[in-house]
Amino acid sequence: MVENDKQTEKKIFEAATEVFMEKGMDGARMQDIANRAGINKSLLHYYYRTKDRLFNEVFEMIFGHMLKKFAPVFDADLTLEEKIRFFFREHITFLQKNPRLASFVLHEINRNPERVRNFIGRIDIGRLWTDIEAQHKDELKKSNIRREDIPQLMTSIAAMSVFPFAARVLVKSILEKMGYDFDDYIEKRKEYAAEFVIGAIRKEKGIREKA
Amino acid sequence: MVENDKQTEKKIFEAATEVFMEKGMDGARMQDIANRAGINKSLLHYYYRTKDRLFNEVFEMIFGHMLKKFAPVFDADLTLEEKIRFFFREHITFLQKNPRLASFVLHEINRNPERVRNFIGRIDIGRLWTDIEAQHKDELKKSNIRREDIPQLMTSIAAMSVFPFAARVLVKSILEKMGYDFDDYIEKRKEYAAEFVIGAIRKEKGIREKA
DNA sequence: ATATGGTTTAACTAATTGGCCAAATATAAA
DNA sequence: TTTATATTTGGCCAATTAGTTAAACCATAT
Repeated sequence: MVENDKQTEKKIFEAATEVFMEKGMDGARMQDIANRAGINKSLLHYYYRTKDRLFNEVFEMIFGHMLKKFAPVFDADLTLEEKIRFFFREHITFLQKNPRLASFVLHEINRNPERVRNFIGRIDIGRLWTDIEAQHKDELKKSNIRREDIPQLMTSIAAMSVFPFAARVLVKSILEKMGYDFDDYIEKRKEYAAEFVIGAIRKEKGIREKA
Repeated sequence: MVENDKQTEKKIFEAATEVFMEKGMDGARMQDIANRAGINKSLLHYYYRTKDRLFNEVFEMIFGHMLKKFAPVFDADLTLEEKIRFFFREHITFLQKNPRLASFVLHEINRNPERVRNFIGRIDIGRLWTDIEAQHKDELKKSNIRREDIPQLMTSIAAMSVFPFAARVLVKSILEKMGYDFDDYIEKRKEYAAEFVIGAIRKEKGIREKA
């Protein structure tokens, strides 16, 4: 039954995604995945030959999904400030729905740098980069953001969004000990992060002008 | 020979630190650790009964070391802005010397939340918190930073420093594809991050005033 | 010298785990 | 119904790996 085939393969993939996200490649057990999918362990090898292949498919899907979340920012026809607000709203909401994703990706990226270089190699980052530059030329100039500062700015934006989830357990522990609620903190962060970054780059002007 | 004992135990501990940082608890192999220490695998069990015990000692040392790096910020008799500059200079330099530390800690934290809660429970965060608040009461007021914004600010500062290392392989890949040098980027980040945060909190005033 | 203590090693064990295979079962086609 | 094909299963194997044990080693004190 073709209907059921897809069902099984999908069930396996979803179970694998869950287990890999929780335990990482090294910590994950094929038996766990089979159990969670409610099928026999041999079926895993029937659909996905090896643990490596299964993991690769899961990772590429997740990593691709994550990178794709950055895309609208490059495309949208918005001012720089609007884009920043838009990004944080969308991206933090995305990570909110996938709380283990950040930590998983960061770990697996580090475990296998080759895969990342491969992935990056397939993307035309140069185009995205120059697009952003061209699109916001005036605004960047107005804020005195030099070409060489763009990497700093980009990673700062990513950091503001990703870190609270990557360090989730630690941040949550500390916040709760201080009487704050993590979910509330995250909800507020969507706006806070945007204003934080906008404030920072507005300020850049002052700094550069003084120099 | 007592001298040699310490030597061996230390050698094991250092080798274990290296391997665990590279592979994580699940990916690390006792044999690898023994090889890197240049000794027999049984010796590992002689000095540290089990893999878990060995890992725990390594983790507690690293995690403690990492948290300790935040301490001078709380103690130093500096203005808020000076503290921010001081922190980024010190902390980024620290991570520069231990490039795998961030990713390792973030992964292991997530793998075993209980350990973190335990660790946090042992620290009097409340005191540090109120100290900071009291110490910089005027400056925080001047920048219109409310009590409830402190978690946002703190995590933002941590994020700016930690993220480039946690996502090291990814950031490095992208930067190098764009013709930038990662080490150079990190070196510049020590100042950039400080000015970025200072700019952001200076701006907070404007935001709050408008509202 | 030799007895004593801790240290180091080689060989081994038990358990886990990824992967394989052959039989069984279901599905669709003739 | 019969045949062919795809799916699912249980049982198995070989490799890996954390941990054990008993013997060898070595420094020091008597």
